[in-house]
Amino acid sequence: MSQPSGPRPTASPSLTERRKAATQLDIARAAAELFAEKGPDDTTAEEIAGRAGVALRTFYRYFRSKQDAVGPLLSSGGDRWRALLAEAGPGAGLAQALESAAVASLSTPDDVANEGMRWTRGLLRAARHDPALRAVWYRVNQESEEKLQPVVARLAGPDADPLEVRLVAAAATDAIRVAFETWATTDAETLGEDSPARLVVRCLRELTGGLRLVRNGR
Amino acid sequence: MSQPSGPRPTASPSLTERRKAATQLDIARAAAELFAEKGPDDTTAEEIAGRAGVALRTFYRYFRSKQDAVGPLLSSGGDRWRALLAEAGPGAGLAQALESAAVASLSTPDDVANEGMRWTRGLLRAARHDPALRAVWYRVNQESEEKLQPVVARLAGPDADPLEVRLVAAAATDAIRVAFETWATTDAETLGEDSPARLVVRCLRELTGGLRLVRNGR
DNA sequence: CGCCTTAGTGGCACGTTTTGCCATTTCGAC
DNA sequence: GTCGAAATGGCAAAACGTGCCACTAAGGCG
Repeated sequence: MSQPSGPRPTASPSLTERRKAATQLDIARAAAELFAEKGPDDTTAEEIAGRAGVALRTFYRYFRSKQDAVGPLLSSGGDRWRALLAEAGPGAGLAQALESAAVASLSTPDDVANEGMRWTRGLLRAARHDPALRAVWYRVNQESEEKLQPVVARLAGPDADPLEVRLVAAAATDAIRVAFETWATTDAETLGEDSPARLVVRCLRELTGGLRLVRNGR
Repeated sequence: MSQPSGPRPTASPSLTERRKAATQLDIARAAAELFAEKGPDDTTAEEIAGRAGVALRTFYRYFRSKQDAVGPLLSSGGDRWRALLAEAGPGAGLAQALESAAVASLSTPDDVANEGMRWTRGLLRAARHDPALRAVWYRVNQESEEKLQPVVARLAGPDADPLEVRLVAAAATDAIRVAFETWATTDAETLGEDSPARLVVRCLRELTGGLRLVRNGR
């Protein structure tokens, strides 16, 4: 649609699927740019659609609301984390698995991941003055927590208490969230001293270190 | 505005303030009723305003959106809890204070509190099928967490790490949230075996039991 | 190769949401 | 009782969000 990346015949689902994903990202970037420039409520959905090169009607096929458009930028990091966690074998304890996956997903100098983190910082700063944008951040985290539950359940084994699994997922998600919110208030790099990775590790250890399910291992 | 409660010259800020609070509650109840009857998106803001006996324009002076109208019903419980916590002296440890305040705010057969819990259950059930309503629940919890931070900070003492204070507030809020969400899926009474109070205690102990700040006491 | 089914897109119309502005009423202080 | 401030209501308009239909591109099949 806009990113004329060479048509790689590598993996990927199908050509149409990739197009759709690219369009979604185009819209998301356009929205994030405009939100950063003028603030979310001085930006109309039509402007976002226009900059992304789609019709207004199409915009609302991809996102249910104006603010939702930046969702993919905010959730991509969590998606990476969960994907890594899902692959992880039951080698180490639950706490170790959570932490390793987080560090792995954050410390790679990956282009996409880095871009996501920068957008996240900008959006979190804009969200300080915009309730609707904050709502998107809450929703993204909430959905991340829900999607995290089955992953944690698998790592914890089949006889784990569902309520405890849920609390672990909630605590872990909170750790990530608080770490990013803290990082967003600073000007620290994505990899340096006050990097998200360091903060996440600290928050994770603090929050999940005492959970029974985590201490018992699997 | 509608509840013709006798003009008690007891405490309360001013007459106007009480009127405003009453109006807000009237709107909130009207919204919750209609949401339960027809679902949030088959309900128009005008209907809510009409049932509450105010003009549409006035509705939007009290709430920034249709779904927001039920906010007060969802947040009242947390407000009670925080108020109790703010009064608590530094006698016991932080965990004990959190738990005691929660139990106290939940186990009283108070009319208002009970009403709030019933509304909460109905709204949480409706929220399962309505993203916008879920967003209100997220927002309420988030704001509760933010308002909880200074209270926790006071209980933790002046030399506590702000980041740890924040994590405690997040964990405690999550405990309440998960407990209520779990309770909402059951038909248990507000005071019985699977009561919110029991669940909250269990979640709180699980989540905050291992936090350094909590263990160290003050 | 042409045909057909399917999915994605754009355009339009419409009801609803939400806000700005101003007139009117009500409350509280004096 | 009178005055200023705050709350309310009504009106209009911008923007949001959705249902509907026509159009086009993509992939499967004879």
